[in-house]
Amino acid sequence: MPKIVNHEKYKIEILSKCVDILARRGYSAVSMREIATELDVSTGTLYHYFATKEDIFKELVKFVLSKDIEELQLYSKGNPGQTLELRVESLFQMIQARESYFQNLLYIICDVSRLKNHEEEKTLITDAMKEYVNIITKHLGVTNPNLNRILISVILGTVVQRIVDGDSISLSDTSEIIKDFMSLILSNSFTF
Amino acid sequence: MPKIVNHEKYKIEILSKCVDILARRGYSAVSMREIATELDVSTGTLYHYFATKEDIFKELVKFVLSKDIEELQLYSKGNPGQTLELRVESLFQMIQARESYFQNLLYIICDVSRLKNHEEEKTLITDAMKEYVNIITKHLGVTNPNLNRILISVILGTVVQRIVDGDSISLSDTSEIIKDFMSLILSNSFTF
Amino acid sequence: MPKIVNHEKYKIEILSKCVDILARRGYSAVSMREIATELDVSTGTLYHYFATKEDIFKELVKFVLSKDIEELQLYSKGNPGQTLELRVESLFQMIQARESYFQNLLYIICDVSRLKNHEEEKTLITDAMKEYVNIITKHLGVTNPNLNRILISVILGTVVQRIVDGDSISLSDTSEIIKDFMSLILSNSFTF
Amino acid sequence: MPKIVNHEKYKIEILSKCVDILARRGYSAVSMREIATELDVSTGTLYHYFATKEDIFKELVKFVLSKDIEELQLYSKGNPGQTLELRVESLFQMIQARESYFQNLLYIICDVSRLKNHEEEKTLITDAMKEYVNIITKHLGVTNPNLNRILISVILGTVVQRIVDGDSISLSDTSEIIKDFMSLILSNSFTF
DNA sequence: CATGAATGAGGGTTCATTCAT
DNA sequence: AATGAATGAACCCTCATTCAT
Repeated sequence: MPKIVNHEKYKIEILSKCVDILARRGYSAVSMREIATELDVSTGTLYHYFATKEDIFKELVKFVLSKDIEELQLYSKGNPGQTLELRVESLFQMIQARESYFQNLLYIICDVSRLKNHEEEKTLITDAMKEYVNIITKHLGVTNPNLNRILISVILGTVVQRIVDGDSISLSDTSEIIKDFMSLILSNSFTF
Repeated sequence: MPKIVNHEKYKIEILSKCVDILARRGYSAVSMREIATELDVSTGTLYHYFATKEDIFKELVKFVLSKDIEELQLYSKGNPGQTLELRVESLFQMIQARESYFQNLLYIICDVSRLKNHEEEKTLITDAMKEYVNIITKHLGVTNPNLNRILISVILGTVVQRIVDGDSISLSDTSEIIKDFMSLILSNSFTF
Repeated sequence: MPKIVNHEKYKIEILSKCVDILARRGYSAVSMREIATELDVSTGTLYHYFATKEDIFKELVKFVLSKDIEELQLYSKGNPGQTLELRVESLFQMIQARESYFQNLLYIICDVSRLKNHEEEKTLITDAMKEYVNIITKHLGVTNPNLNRILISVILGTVVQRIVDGDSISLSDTSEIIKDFMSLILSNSFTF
Repeated sequence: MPKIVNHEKYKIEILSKCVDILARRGYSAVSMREIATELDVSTGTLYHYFATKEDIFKELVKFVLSKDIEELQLYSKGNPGQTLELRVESLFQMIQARESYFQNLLYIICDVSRLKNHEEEKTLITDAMKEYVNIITKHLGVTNPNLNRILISVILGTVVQRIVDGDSISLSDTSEIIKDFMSLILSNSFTF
């Protein structure tokens, strides 16, 4: 372990290593010792970089959301697709590739909404949700915000169901139905 | 009347009073003392009826799910509706009336899936999810299981979004879009 | 250990058992575990009766001072003495009998004055010091408050010196000199 | 010049900067980090000059006492005064000017006597106390050691009282009474 | 020489649980 | 049946101390 460290960089490294354990075990269920053991450092080191356990969680929320938004924005710029069908497919492929991230996100959302003193993090999540709507709007070219919200619902709900039962319904099955749905809309000049 | 009846009855009473605090604060975040205080009893009393904290949670999961399924079955029998549109509307009205329950359910699902030694409860939730599919099948007369799964996703995902931001998208907004979607399907003799 | 306890009475019992260890080892140097071991209870029990370590100390200060004042007042009522000489002797005898208490008091004064958030306890000590002046005034019939303050100084200072070196100067040696001093004052009709 | 000189010099500099924080916060209550922060150095630097925290305290006790004795001896040589009255006045003026030092000394005495493994420091304090008696003997020309001990008691006790309540009794008030007392002794050819 | 990152034992405190009453 | 006093392991966090740089 180096004694000369880029403090901020190492904080980020710790955070990125924390995401899984904190999301999957839960903020209240996981102890600082467990986190330290998982990261292969001492509790003292954890406290050298973060003032409190809550602090770790707060910075982790910021880190996870901002990193996610960033990646999604890169994705939505780079990969438009030519037909609505292709764009839906590309969207769901991307989501499928990030399914494990979305599970973490769901767990984190539950923790943030249940814990006290996390108003700021709630706001960050609310903002992120709006940004997701924006990204879908740009990517699919579907401008009805409520429709986009429902697409997000479909994704989040599928994540929930797959947490419960991994084989219940896959994101690719969902993708197929959504594609049909979208085609239907187009072919009927439906206005959302 | 044997005493066991009152004993069991009181257990149920305790469980029903526990649901909110356990769901909303989280299994790991809430203490036995908090639960006792909330219920206005001593911790000793809690341990007179349940062997461990884990036990309370396990029995609570069973209680909540069975009570829910029961109510949903009663609902689906009593209230068919004549057109698909009406049935969708009736379904969403029912869900809207039970939104706070669905939030609790979501929190409980997260806890069950994150905690150790809850295999039995996971199975119960998986079964409950299948039962939801059955109920929707009967109620809407839509037999494609994946489509029904997506309807459940829409509901669960909306619950998640409304946990994050109470005003983001209402279940009634969602209902409108789903109704249109369903009409579209019918008018096109779409086969799911 | 009884399960039916007079809560307040047991608190007092704990406090009286704590005085020595807290005074002699020092608030910051002694740990809750040490206190618990000394009292032959668990840390949990300590926290059942007192919210925090600070709380123990605060209640201990109140307890020690009030008990002391009470005893001194009883003493000063019961034992006037006929000549000034006898009264001085009686005063110092009493103080000598309480020397170990005065050492504790000195340590506690140092802790209170050094720790943060003990304004209330500082006031209690200030008040106690005034009460000591009153008691000496009544007991000796010497009304000059500064002179009484000096008598208290002599006592406190002797306690300090005897903490440093148990044999340096005894309270009875001091008593002799003070008696001579007082006789001198009387024989000269000195006005303080 | 060998480097050792600067090393020792810097140690003294550190010690003299430590006195206040260690005396006023207390050995057990103050942390190495706090000391380092106060001195505007790193903890590593502290450990470069002193092996342990205890070491700092031990050397600090030596430093404070020897510096004090030195200054007092200088004072007693340089400033005899012509009458007993003037000499008492001069003594108390000196003490008044050093009141804050005497407070620190009192705190340090309490810490040394309460902490373990400070036998050597206890001896140093005992010796210092004897040296104080010597100095008073020389300065006042009063040879009764018990009387000198009482004078020291008056000073220490006044320091304690002024720690409790800064305005209770000043050293100059005390000085006045002591002067009268001494005059009384002289005019009566009292033999101490 | 000086720094501050790293450590893990030990600090205050809370917890699930037991059991005398 | 119901209480709440008692326990001690485990929690979050701080500490004195070490050592690579």
